[in-house]
Amino acid sequence: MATLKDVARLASVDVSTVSRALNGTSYVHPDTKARIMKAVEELSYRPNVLAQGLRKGKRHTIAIIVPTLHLTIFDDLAQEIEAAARARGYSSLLCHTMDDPKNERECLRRLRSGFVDGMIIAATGKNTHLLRDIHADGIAMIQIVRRQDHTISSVVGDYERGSYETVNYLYRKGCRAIGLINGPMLKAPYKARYNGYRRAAADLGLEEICTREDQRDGVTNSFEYGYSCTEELLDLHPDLDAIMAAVDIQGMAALKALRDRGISVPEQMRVVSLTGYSIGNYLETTMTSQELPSRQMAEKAVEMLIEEIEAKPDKKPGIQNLIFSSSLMERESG
Amino acid sequence: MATLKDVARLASVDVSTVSRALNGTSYVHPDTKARIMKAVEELSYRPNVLAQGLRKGKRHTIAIIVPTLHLTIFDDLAQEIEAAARARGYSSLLCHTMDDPKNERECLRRLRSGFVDGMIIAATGKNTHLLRDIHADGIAMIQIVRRQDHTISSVVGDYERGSYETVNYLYRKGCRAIGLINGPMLKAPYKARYNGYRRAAADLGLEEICTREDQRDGVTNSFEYGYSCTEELLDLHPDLDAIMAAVDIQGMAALKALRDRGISVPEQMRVVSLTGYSIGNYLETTMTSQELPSRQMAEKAVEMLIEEIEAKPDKKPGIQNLIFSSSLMERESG
DNA sequence: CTGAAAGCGCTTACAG
DNA sequence: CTGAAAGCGCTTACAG
Repeated sequence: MATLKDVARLASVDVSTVSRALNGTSYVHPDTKARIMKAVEELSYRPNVLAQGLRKGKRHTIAIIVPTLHLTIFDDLAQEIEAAARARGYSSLLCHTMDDPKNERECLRRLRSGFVDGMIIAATGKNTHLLRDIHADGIAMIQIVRRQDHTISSVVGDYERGSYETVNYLYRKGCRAIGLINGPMLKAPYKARYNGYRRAAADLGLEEICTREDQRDGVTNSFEYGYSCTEELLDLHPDLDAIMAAVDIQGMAALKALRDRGISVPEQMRVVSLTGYSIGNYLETTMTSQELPSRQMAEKAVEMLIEEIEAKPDKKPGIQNLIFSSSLMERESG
Repeated sequence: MATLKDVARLASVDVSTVSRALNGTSYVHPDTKARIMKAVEELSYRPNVLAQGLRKGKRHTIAIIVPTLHLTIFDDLAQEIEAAARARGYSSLLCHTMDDPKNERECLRRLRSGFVDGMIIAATGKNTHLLRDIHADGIAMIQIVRRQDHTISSVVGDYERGSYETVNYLYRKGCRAIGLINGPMLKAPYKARYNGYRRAAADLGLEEICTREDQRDGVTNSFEYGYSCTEELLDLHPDLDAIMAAVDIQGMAALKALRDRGISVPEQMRVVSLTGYSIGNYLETTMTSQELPSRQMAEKAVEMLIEEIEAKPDKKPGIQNLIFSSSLMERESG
């Protein structure tokens, strides 16, 4: 690979002049510039981003840290974030933690050593201290979907409201025994979904029907979990007429479990996912779901992050918390 | 952030000694080492990877370039590659091209300027020249799933055989009118799938039933495409008793189209996907599919890539082409 | 308008 | 066993 020095030599100027010509940092005589450009062309020179980064203290790279990509809203989100970042001249580095705090810690440790200028994270809920340290180190940070620390800006969905409205929607459809498949309450989104559900149930005078497993802290974001929860609900509540699933994969599991038991959807049982992403459309029984505007959320998160990265050290932007509402997409299942 | 210099000052030694102590490059007196470690601890020093990279000419970062992540084997693959790379101390940078050669070109251009030590790519088929240039520049490269250039090592699936065997499997199940939903032939995998299909049809004396749209070069890797192809097949071939779909999303679309027409699966129509990934298990009608061992493929690709990256310049490893066979996972749809 | 010099944070021969 | 020096490839005051 050709370096600045090679170009300088070929164009018979100093490296600093080449640098200025390339970056437009200051005026360079047209003739000189032409010679330089010719040399650049000839050597097919391209600047070494490492050296630039070292010199300028910026990497133009961000990290996206998500629990998983499989069949979750994080799939959409990661794709949108990457696109939005690229549109602004930033590369992104993707990491999945599998929702395991240990993986997350390891990943954060690597990242903090100058790998990236900032990160967008949907955290596991356990490494709050480390997140703050990294943020304090001067690495920009935005929480997405999961808000676990109030000292760091966030872009999240209004799960409480989505959940509340879904219960009301099902009630209007005639449902009176609505079960909730959720996840560990220590993660904010699950907690919020439960709160919305509870408030609606209270308002409407409905019984709260939750699976016992919800309290468990494990991989609730899975087909198997959704399937077993559905079975539990059906066994314990013969009168059940609707199932609300926290995430799509649980909803898919519910659809499968119901079919396996010969229960028809939506006639005998309505199924709604509280965190839909694009897959809802592609199922045999298309799934009604609350959908978050993932593109807008991604764009906002990237915008906020880059703003923080590029702000002068003396006037960093304050903490911002953006909340997006989901919209109910009516499909066959509910 | 503390730097080497800070540590050196605090430990009253030279930066070079700190460097050696930290990297174990040469023996350092235990007392000195202890002092250094204490300083490191105190300042919570972590080396700047940028500077290390610049100095050593290595980034310990690879790029993963795939067409898309949504509902395709690339989802599994990207996740496995990232994990395999991380296990070997490499970070990965993920890019999607949306199968658009322009996006691909732009992405490759950014990447080549010192961003990464190597890349694993499932290319669009159009930028062969650029790929070779980058490879010639000394950036390690492995093609995955799609082999488009014979001068670059590859790890691919044996689509020809998978396709051939699927026809035979369906034949044994009693199917005699087997339709194929495929994609643009200029991409090697589609071509191979067609070849296997054709060979089997010839061997068994079956009529070839392909959709006209297969010749089209567009987004064939989509639900909409699969749906319309299924409709076309049904309209033109009333006797059809099986559908082979090149990829899962097409298979999902077929399942949906069949249900919409009231055709039962697998009784009246069998459906098999030729490139299954984990989703086949999670559908209402679970989908029979040929599945590639994505973890092994990812591991092999990473291994080969890192070998190439870390090889001495004088003895780079030769070109390797690994072919993995898929296995048929029998599920409800076929 | 352009050159010479310093420096970003590290590593690695070279001495001793 | 450790220090002093050079250099990875760039950018940016500082002169002129």
